Amino acid sequence: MGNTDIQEKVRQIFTDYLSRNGHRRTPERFAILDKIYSIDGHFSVEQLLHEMEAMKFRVSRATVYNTVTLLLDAKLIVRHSFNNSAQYEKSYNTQTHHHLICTECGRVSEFENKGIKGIIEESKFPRFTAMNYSLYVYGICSNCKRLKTIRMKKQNKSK
Amino acid sequence: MGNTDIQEKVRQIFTDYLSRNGHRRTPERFAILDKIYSIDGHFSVEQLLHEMEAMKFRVSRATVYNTVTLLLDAKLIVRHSFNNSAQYEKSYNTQTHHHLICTECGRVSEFENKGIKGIIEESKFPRFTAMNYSLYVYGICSNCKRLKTIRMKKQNKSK
DNA sequence: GTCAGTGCAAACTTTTTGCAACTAC
DNA sequence: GTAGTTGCAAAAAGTTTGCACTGAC
Repeated sequence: MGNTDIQEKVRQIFTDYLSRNGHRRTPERFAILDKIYSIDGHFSVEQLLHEMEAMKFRVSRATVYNTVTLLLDAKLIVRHSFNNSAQYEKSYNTQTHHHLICTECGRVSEFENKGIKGIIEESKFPRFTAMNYSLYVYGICSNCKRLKTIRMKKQNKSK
Repeated sequence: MGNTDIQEKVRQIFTDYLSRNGHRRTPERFAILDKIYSIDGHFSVEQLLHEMEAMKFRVSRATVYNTVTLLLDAKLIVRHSFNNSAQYEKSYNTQTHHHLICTECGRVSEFENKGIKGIIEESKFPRFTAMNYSLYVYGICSNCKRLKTIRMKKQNKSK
């Protein structure tokens, strides 16, 4: 599916969602949806606000929070909690992926693993209906590891 | 291992950690460690503060945050990000478990699944050294599901 | 015309920081 | 004695809320 097709499709889904739930189709809401679907990877509300400002579309913080809540409910985005702040991500037509989080630099990267995906999605839980899931693997990225090794060598020399 | 044994052991590990890193062994730090290891399940910094207060041990918010950071570094606790606030959990001598989070009531419960655990722990990642991981499964718990069904039936009747 | 939605600012929550007083070493 | 820690309070960061105005229906 091309990017324009996806944008059309998610607008459609959002329109349906809004009317089904008695919400209005405001320009702010669709501008925010479009912007989100142009972003690859994660973003925070603050980042989204800056992006909107950069494209000369003025929206208030409150409207962004409001819209993000609606989009979550419409299942058009997913929410993550990384470093003390909520991060969001588009979710229509995207691959289920998992996250590698470096505990040194805080950077988040994504990976796919069919085996992990399969076993989690097939799992059943007692008294609980699963909808979706997040897997975060914490560790240290190769770059931080390198820097850390250099730091430790220096420390040993100075002794 | 008995609870007293575990308390002894983690105090030991923390002592080692502190001296190895040139930190002082203050009564506040050990009181906080003891309290944490007496709590089953998750807790927030605010809860921890209340618990400390309840046992008549006065500590400042800053000291709790400071100590929690040290304990994370010493690998004696793990951190989770659930509902807009960091949640912590003791990690020494505890089973690796995963989390079911109800998106209606926000309640968090735990489950174990050897299959999931095995496949994640055996996975290798490019340019990344994994240390630990968190798996959060979002969905709806049986109680909220029941309530939701009742609510929907009422809504249909009133139409 | 009406009421949901928006913008703005204030309030609230969670976490971090600066600094004087304290204490483990 | 001295530097790392603590307590307190202020600041910062992220999110929610109240209210007057606006615009989608």
